Amino acid sequence: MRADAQRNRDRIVEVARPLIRARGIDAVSMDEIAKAAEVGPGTLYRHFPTKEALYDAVLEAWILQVNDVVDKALTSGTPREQLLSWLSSYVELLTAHKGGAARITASLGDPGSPYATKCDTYLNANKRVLDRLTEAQAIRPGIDAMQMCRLVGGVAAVADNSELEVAAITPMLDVLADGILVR
Amino acid sequence: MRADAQRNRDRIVEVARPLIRARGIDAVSMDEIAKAAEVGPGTLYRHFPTKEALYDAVLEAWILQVNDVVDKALTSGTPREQLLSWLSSYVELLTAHKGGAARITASLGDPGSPYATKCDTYLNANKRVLDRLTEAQAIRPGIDAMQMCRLVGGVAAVADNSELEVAAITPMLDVLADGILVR
DNA sequence: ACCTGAACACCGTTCAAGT
DNA sequence: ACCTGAACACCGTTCAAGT
Repeated sequence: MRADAQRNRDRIVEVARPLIRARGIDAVSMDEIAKAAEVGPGTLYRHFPTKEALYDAVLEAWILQVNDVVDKALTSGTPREQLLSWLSSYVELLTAHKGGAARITASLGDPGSPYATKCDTYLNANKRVLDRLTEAQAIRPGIDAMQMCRLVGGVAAVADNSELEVAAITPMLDVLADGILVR
Repeated sequence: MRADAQRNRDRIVEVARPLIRARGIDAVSMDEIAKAAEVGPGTLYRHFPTKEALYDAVLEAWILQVNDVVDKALTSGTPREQLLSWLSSYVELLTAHKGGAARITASLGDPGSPYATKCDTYLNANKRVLDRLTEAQAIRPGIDAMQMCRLVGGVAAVADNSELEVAAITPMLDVLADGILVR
């Protein structure tokens, strides 16, 4: 890729990210992004074939954090604390990208989605947590990673959509944790 | 309202319902609905000031069923069976209206939303279930109706969005029930 | 190779003109 | 009072013309 093209691409993503984070993807038009990045709409579409693809690129920074968050969650504490640490970090991470939770959760299991890579990352993160807690014999039988993905994604989407504060999210995650762990 | 206007209004809703149920509201245009109902777009907008308002009217039939579903759920069984009966009926009810769960859940607590009435119905339904289970001393402390609304709405939205079958939904509702009930 | 910007198609919504 | 349908504004996307 030519240097100027690379610069354009980077600038588009950098400019789009705060716009989308603040107002949600549906409230930001491709034209507005193109203008803010000082390129023509054609250039935008040369780098990102659809609006979804651009949003996927904006979410890219997210991926890097997921595994760190899992590492941190699993370093110490009781199984319940580890699980809750993961759940709350994940919800916090995704509600920082308006609409991200709903999109990723909705794309789970659809390999054709532009978010497929992110779904995989998310699924693997849940698998890691699940494996660890299974070793500790803390997981209720019959629970798999996909279910966890959907449950947590559902809560994250609700939290994101309704712009809930932490105080409103915590009790819901408690309910999930109680349901996921052995009694 | 003039008789012909009433007929038009009714026809619009009847025609719109199956279209929206089958394909989701975003995939059905107002023009298509107007054409199917054999009215001009202006007539559509005379009866429903926005597309959201039309969707709200389409969801109207839903309301009538919610209370019946609660009645049925609370007639017999252990507290856990009653809760699960309510949860699964609710999810089934709302996934029959593509996009309905997400919209109602997202509007919870927003009195300005066109879905405010439906939110109230939904909140009250959860309150009824919660009160009954509280009498039976089956509810974990710190759980209120709004949280239940959001948790169940989140699962319903995920189920709807991903078009999950009952077999995939049941274990998620089990997790919720385990989290909501006393251990 | 990459960029520009006019143009297209589609869709929610409005409104002047009719009955 | 209610209806019609042309028209508007907006937006995702494309493409012929340029460098």
